[in-house]
Amino acid sequence: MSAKLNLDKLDLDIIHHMMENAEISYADLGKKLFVSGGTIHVRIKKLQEAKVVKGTKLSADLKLLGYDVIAFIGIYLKESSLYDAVAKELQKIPEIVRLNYTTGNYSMFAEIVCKDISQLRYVLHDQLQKIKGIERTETFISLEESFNRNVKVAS
Amino acid sequence: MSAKLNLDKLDLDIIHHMMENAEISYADLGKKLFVSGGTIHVRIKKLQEAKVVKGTKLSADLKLLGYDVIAFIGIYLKESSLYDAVAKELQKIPEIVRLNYTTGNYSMFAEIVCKDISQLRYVLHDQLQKIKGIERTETFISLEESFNRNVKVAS
DNA sequence: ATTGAAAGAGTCTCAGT
DNA sequence: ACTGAGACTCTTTCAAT
Repeated sequence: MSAKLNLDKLDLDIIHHMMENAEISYADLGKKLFVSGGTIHVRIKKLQEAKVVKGTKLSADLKLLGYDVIAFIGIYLKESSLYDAVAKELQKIPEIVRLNYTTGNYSMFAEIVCKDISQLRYVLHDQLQKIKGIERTETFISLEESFNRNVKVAS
Repeated sequence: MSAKLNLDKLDLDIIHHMMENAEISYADLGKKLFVSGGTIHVRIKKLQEAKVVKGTKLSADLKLLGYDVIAFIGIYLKESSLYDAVAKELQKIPEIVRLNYTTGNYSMFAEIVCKDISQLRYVLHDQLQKIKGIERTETFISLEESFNRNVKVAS
């Protein structure tokens, strides 16, 4: 499936550090990992070419931006063959930020980010229920996010 | 709750662009948004001071790193007062990358990233079931991630 | 608040090891 | 494969508007 990659401890340490903070300079990261800044640069270039790392993303505080509601939605489909068609419709709704096709109770599993409960209600009631193929949905509103972190890729 | 912020369209456009790609230079982003690179710099500094933006993170391809299994776990607690104690235990398991306290069927909702199914089985069976306070769990393994994006903060 | 230019810092290339 | 130094680019500061 996925190409064979030969990543050593240094590669993983670099990824691990920069998944948390990509603003550190190569020189400073090199000091932490006991190599030169040049070596960090060479490794990152290799990782980019191998498509293991794919750029950096700004991390923003959604609450401060006015997005106070995060919810998860379990979706039951009328037939599982409708997955692609429904996924396409869901992608048109900008509040739906993530969609997974899953095993278990639900056919698909979505995450939604809204400004407030009334916007959530609008998306759930007026947008989702109009999509052909969706049988019904179950919503789990997040009251608190305990943590949200990256998997620990390095020892 | 959250401090009053006065963000204009330019602020939101900057955040929107850089949530997707934080590597663009201020000069280039300025060209896109029809202001100078200096203005981009001033705005980003303001957004950092307001804690609206909190650094950048490297985006890595988990599949290429050998993490082939993403799953969601609905957790039933014996009593909802046990939430904090259980959250603390779950945080010790590095494969659990996210935990939310939710309304609805489940008391809490977790996301887990594993190398393979046998590692998932190990965490679910040997680690989760040993935590006092967890009544039972339901697991939804992601067979495919249709999309995973940021909420659209700008028009 | 925005701008442009100068100073400072970081990235990238490359020749040497 | 790693390093260090030079060339280059980007960020940061600041005086002017």
